[in-house]
Amino acid sequence: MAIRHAILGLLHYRSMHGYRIKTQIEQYFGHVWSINFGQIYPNLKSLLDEGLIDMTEENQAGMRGPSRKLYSITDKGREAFAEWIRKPPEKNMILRDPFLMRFVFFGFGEKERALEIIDDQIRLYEKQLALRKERYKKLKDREIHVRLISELGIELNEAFTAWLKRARKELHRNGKGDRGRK
Amino acid sequence: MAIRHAILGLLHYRSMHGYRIKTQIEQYFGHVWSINFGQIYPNLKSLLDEGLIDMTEENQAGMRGPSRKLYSITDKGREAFAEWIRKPPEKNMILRDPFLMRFVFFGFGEKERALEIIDDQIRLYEKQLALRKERYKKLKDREIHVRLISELGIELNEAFTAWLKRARKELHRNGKGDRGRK
DNA sequence: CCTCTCATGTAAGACGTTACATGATTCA
DNA sequence: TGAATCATGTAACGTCTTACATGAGAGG
Repeated sequence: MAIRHAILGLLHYRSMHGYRIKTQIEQYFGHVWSINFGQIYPNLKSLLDEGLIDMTEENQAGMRGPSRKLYSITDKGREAFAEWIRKPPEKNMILRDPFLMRFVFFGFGEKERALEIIDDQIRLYEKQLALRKERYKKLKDREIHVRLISELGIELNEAFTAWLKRARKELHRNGKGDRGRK
Repeated sequence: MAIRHAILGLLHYRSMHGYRIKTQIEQYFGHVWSINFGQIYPNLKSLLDEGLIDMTEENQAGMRGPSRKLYSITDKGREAFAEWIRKPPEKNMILRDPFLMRFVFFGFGEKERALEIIDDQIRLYEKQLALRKERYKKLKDREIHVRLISELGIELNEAFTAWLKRARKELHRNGKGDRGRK
């Protein structure tokens, strides 16, 4: 249900069409959430059906450009959103990283290969970090909450990277002294 | 597909029954993954059908205790697992926290209420952190990868907590100087 | 006696991802 | 001319969560 509320939240800033909502969600909290078109349009439809948002078609006959539908929030939508934002803290966060799941079992694989994979992953984390810092420059003068979330994204990314580098060192050291042992 | 591999990975340590697999997954990487019974048993069934694991019923007639089914990994299962562990890094991690999603929009809600929710959340993070540190004591002499993942969990938890405390301070300060402004 | 933990399983539904289909505009 | 981006949408499939049903043993 969170995506529905994210949409309502975004429409507080201004009216938007579906495509824009997706790119905004990526920018605003791509750090802590992800979304795809397969969710956006069906959700817009149901929000519309429930009267939480309004829609106006943007192309008068003869206009160029693909058909666009402008969505805006209704009073009912504002109420639903306000209720959601007031709620007490709920369920825990979900952190799911297929790499970490494999990492736990690297002891059962080949050590050399494991180190290779870790190196690749470090590069990946670093690339991601660079991207986040790049984005942060553009975001840092925006709304305070958006900026703070962006900072969290960077700090978590840094924590991941630092941890993995340390882990690599430990495993490498371990691999050297431990040859043959089980 | 990751859960299937996690099961195969765990069965490398020793044969287990379904219930145990769940508790072990929670202990070993509850930091980075979660699981429920609704997934365990169907997955065990399909792994069995595909010959990746074996099963032996544990209760001879007359034995006490609930019926248990001991699962063990087959050679085919070992191969499938080895292949998985060798693969190059794949899709990005997913971090999803309903609280953070709401946080981004706290600017549209009441400031006082937002601070309350943040305080609750800080307490929640701290409770979680204490629990993780407690578990770590028992885990720290286990297999190196398990220990490292547990350390990551703690470090991330610390990063979250520190960030949220800082964010609270900033928002509080902001709220004071900013009254009435939009 | 009651509650907790151990133990196995199913079903319904919510949620998310991927792939497909379509088509215009912009820029190199 | 071709690629990238903007734009809307559907269908199929996978995955995850929640709730339900059942029952034994252990410990207070």
